[in-house]
Amino acid sequence: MTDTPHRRGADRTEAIMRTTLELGQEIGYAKLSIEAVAARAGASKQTIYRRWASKAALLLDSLLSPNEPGLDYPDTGDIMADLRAQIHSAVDLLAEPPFGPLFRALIGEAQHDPQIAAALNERFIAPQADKTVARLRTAREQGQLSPDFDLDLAMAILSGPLYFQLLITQEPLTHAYVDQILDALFAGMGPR
Amino acid sequence: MTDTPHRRGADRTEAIMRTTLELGQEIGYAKLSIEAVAARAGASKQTIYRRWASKAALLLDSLLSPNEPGLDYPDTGDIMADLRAQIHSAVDLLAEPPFGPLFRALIGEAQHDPQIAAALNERFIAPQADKTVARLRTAREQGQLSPDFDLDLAMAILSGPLYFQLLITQEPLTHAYVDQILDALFAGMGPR
Amino acid sequence: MTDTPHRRGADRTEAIMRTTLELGQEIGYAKLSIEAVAARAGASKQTIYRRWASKAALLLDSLLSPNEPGLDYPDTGDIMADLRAQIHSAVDLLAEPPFGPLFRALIGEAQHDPQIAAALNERFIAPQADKTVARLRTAREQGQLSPDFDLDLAMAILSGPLYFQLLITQEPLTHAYVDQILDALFAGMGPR
Amino acid sequence: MTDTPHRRGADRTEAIMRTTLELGQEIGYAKLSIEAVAARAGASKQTIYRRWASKAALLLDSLLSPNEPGLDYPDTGDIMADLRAQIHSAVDLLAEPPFGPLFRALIGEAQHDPQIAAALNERFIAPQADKTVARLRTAREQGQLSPDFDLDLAMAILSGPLYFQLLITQEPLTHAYVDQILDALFAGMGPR
DNA sequence: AACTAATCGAGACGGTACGTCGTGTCTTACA
DNA sequence: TGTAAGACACGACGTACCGTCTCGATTAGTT
Repeated sequence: MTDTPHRRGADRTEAIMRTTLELGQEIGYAKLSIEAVAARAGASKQTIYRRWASKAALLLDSLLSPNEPGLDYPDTGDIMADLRAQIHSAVDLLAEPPFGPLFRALIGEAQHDPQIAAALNERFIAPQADKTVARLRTAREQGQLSPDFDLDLAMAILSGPLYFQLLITQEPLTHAYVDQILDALFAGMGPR
Repeated sequence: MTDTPHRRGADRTEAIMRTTLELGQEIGYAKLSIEAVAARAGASKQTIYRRWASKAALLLDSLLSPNEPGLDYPDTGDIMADLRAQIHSAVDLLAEPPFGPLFRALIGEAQHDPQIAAALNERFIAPQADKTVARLRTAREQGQLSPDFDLDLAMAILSGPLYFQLLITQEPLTHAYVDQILDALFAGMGPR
Repeated sequence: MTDTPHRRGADRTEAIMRTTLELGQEIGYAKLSIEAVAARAGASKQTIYRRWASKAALLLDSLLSPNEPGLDYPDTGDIMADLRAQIHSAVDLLAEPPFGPLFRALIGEAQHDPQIAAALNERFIAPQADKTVARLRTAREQGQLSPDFDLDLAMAILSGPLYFQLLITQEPLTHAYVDQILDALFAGMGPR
Repeated sequence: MTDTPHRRGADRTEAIMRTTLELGQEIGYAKLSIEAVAARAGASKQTIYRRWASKAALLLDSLLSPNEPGLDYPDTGDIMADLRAQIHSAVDLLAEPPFGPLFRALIGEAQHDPQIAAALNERFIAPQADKTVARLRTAREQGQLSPDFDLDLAMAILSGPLYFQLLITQEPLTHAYVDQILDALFAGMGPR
C-alpha cells in the first residue's frame, strides 16, 4: 500500500527487462543504451550493471526470459509433417517483429562477443536444435530413417539455409522456402 | 606512362584502408575506431569521413578492395570435384584469420545497418554465390544434373550450413564438414 | 564582354571585403569565418589568405576602406560647438549598426591580437583623435583655451567615457551624454 | 564540524578554476581551450560543460572567485586622497599581469557575448563603480562637493580614460596619469 | 599571335577543438 | 542493505574551421 517505494530484487529485474524490450523495439539495437534503459525504467545504472555485464547480455535475457519455457513440438508420427511444423514455428519467431530484428542484432553482437555467442547457443540455439534432433532420433529409432542417418548433419542442413537467408541475404523467410529445403534434403539433388 | 589522376586522393585512400586492416587485425572490430585509424594512418578524420559513411563501410572496403578481382574457380568437368574445390577455398578465406574474424564482425554489423547488408551482399556474397550457381548451371547444361535441378536452392543448401557453423555455433569449419554436406545434398537423406 | 571570367586583383579584393561586411552584419563577428566569406564571395581561401593575415585584419580593412577618406570636421570658430559636432558624428558611427557591433568586435579582438590593436589605432583611433586634438590646438592658439591646456588629456577625457559606455556598460550612447561630458570637462566638477 | 556539502563537486570546481587561471596566464586567452583545461586539471570535458557555458564564463569565474570578497577602500575624510587611492589600486589590478591581460581578453569577449558582458558588469564593473560612487556620495553629503554634483558622471569621467588607455591605445597605465585626470576633473579645463 | 608567368576557383589535406554521447565506476542520501 | 540519482574520468563521435597544399583553367604581359 505504500506509494511507490523503491521496489527490489526480481521486481526491478523484470521492470528493467520489460523496458529493454520496449525500447529495443522502438529504436533498435544500435541506438539502445543502458543509459536510456535506466532512465526509462526509473532505475539507476548501477542497478543494471549489477545484474548484467553488457547491453547484449541484458537484451538476451530480456528476449528469452518471457519465452524460456519454450514451445513444445508435436509428435504425430509423421516425421515430415512434424519437422515442417517445428521449423515453421521457429521461422515465424525469428523472422517476424518484434523479436526478429532484435534476435538478429544479438547474433550480430555474438560475432565479437564470445560470452554472448556462448549464452545465445546455450539458451536458444542448442535447445532449439536439440528438439529437432530429438524428433529425428525418434524417427530413426522407429525405422523411418536409415540407421546411419546423421542427425546433426540433417539439423544443420535444415537450419543453415534459414539463417543464411535471415542473416546474409536478408530476404523474406517463407514457409514455402522451408518446405523446399525439407524436400530437397530428403529427396536429394544428386547427379543423375 | 599511366599517371594516376587524383594521385593525392587514391594514395590516402589506400593508406587508410591498409591501416584499417592492420588495426582491425590487431585489436578487433569492436575496439577499432575511426579516431585510431586516422591517428595511425596520419590522416585527418575528415579525410576518412569524406570517403566512408561508417566504420563498417570503411572496413568493408578495406577487406574487399585488395581481393576484388576475385579468385577463379576450376572447371575440370567433374562437378563434384569442382564444387568441392570452390567451397573449400571460400571456407578457407572466411574461417581463417586474418579475414575471418573481421568478416564475421561485418556480417554482425549488417544486422543493424541495411547499407552494409546491401553492400556486403552485392560485393561479396552475391558474386561468390553466382560462381557456384554458374558452375552448377554448366553441369546441368551438360546433363550431369537433372533438368529441373534448382540451382539457387542447391547453392543455399551448400552455403547455409557453413554460415550457420561460422556465425551461430562458431565451431571450426573443416573441409571434411564441407564434404559431408556436399555428399548429403546430392545423395539425399530421405526416409526409406 | 566575356561572361564572368576570373576577375583579378583589386576587383577580387573589393568583392571579398564587400562580402565580409555583408556576412559580418548578418551573422556577427563571432560566427564569421574565412571559410564562409570565401564561399559566399566565390573566392578561394587562398585568395583571401594571400591578402589578409586573419579574420580580424580582413574585417578591419572591410570596415575602413569605404570610409577611409574620412569625415571632415567643421571649424566655425566656436570651439564648443565644433567639438560637439565632431564627437556626435563619431558616436553616431560607433554606436549604430551596421558598423557599431563589428567595430566593437574588432576592439575586442585587439585585446589578444597586438597586430590588430596597432592597425586599429593607426588607421582609425589615432586619426580620429588627431582631428580632435587639432581642433583644440587651433582653439588654444587663438587664445580660446589657456596656454597650458593639455590637449591630449582633454581628448582622453572626452573619448574615454564614450568608449567606457560603448564597451563596458554597453548602454546606449546618446548625444545628450556627450554634451554632459563636454560641459563637465570645461566647467570642472571641483570641490567647493 | 562544517562538512562542505557536495564536497566532490566543489573540489572539482576549484581545481578547474585554478587550472584555468594557470593555463590562461601561460598561453593567453586566445589559445586557451576547454580541452586543454580539462586535460591539465584531470577533469572530463563534461564536468566543465556541466558548470560553465563557455570558455569566457569559465575564465570570468576563475578570475573573480578568489577576489570576490573584494578590497575595501579607505575613507579618511579627504575625498581627493581617498579617490586617488581607490583608483590607483583598481588600476594596479587591471593593468598588471597576471590579471590584466586576461581581464582585457574578457572585456574583448564581452563585445560579442552579451551574457559575458552582463556577468562582467554585475560582478566586477558595477561593484567597483558603486564603491567610487559611494565615496563621492559621502563627500557630497558632507558638503565637500556641490549639491548638484553628478556622481555617475564623475565616475564615468574618472573611469573612461583609464579603460580607453587600457583597451584602445594600450599604452601603460600609470598612477601619474590617474592623478592628471583627477585634477582635470575637479579643476575643469574650461575656456577662459 | 603565341608563349610564359601569375593568378584564380575549387577543394583535399593534416590539424585542433568543438560540444555531445555513452561507458562503467563512484558517492551520496533515502527508504 | 539495496536503491535512485547523478557526478565523474574516459574515449569516441561527427562537425567546423584553420592555414597549407595541389590542381587545372584563365588571364595578362612579353615576345
